[in-house]
Amino acid sequence: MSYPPGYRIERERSRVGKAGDAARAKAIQAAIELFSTSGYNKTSIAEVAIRTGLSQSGLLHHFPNKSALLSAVLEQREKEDTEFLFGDGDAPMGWVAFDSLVALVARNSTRPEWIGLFVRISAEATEPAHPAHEWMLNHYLSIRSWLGQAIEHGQKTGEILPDAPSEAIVRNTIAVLDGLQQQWVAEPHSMSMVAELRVYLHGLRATWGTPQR
Amino acid sequence: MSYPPGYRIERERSRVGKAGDAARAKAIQAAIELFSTSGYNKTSIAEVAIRTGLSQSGLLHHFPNKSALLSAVLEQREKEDTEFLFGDGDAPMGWVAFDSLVALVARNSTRPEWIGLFVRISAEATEPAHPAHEWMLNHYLSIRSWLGQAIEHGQKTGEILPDAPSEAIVRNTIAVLDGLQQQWVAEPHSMSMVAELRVYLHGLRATWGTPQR
DNA sequence: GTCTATACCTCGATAGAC
DNA sequence: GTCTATCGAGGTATAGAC
Repeated sequence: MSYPPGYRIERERSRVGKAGDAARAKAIQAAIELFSTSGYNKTSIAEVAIRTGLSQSGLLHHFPNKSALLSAVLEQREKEDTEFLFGDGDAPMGWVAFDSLVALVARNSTRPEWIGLFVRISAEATEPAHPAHEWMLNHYLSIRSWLGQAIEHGQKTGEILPDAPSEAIVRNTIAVLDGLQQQWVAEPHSMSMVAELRVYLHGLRATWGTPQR
Repeated sequence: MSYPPGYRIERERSRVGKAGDAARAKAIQAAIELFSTSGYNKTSIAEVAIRTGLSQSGLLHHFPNKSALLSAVLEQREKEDTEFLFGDGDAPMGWVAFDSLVALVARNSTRPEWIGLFVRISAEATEPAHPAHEWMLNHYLSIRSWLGQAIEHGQKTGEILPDAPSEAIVRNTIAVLDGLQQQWVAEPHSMSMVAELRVYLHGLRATWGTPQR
């Protein structure tokens, strides 16, 4: 299959950490804001440029093309999320893994742009030719892998029932996460994602957790 | 607030049910297919026209503009879903309401375009200026209202515990629905939405249902 | 009811001056 | 490193002939 021009992710050359890249960082921030409300397809690099304080070509000096800008945005999001969840230690296992999702949601609730970014981009990236398509597949794959291991681990330590249907729990949990974000973006601040998620996790423990002594 | 031109839903004039509207129906079908894979923003009416077997202006003879076409699509989807769920009788109540969601998902699994349509449009419609924004808000409102009543009813008949947190259950259920669809569209046929949903509903009953005698 | 032609806009990307 | 200018593509919508 061939891709339409400009619809493939361009890896930016790995930048030597030279200082003075303030414009670049500012552009990424502007892109996050715009992508999160208008999506990738609908926002123009010209708009991003204006918000950055540059002309369109000025912006394109820092990124070879539009999709490289998206790349940079996704890279940053992934990095910050991973750091928050795992820090420099090991990934949480057992029910603790699920609790850490609550913490992540709580933090992201204070950054609406990041929620919007994910909701918009992951829907667009449904299309195989979208520049974020692969990113999205990897994103889902990592979460599923982590949560799958977390459950397996919990079963070994005995806090999760041996017959808990791991795959369904993983997929449903991700679905709740994504779905709540969708509702939250549709009607900003109409509810507490954390509160709803806690009810879901309570049900999970009640159903598949071993009885508390 | 003012809307960008062409970004408001144009109600089509209510059509006298004259026959010979085959072109119109065909156009709606083509639009469903394209919107479901490319979204509303990114699909051009020219593409829809080609798939319909018309020129671009030929298509625009049947719909005053692009957003009227979207209107027609959404109207049809809403109609078919409602008919399937409620028929011409009363809305299901109690746990049966949740079971009927499984049936809906089972049916929609055989119509991938409808899943894709919903995933793409509802993410785009996040933007207040999007022509489907109001539709989406109403859509969520109706489901919440129905499921909320279903729980209340189940509490009265005694099949649902009195202290079940109605709002959270409703929002989480909708989230699971939407989130599973997102995953299903991202990786087509990678799982059975029905199977995952059943696990979720099992947990719901186990947690908030009154013990079976 | 359907077509061709066209007006008018926005966008991504490039060329080249400073 | 940033700008202006510009090209070429693609989009919505309208005018007007048949």
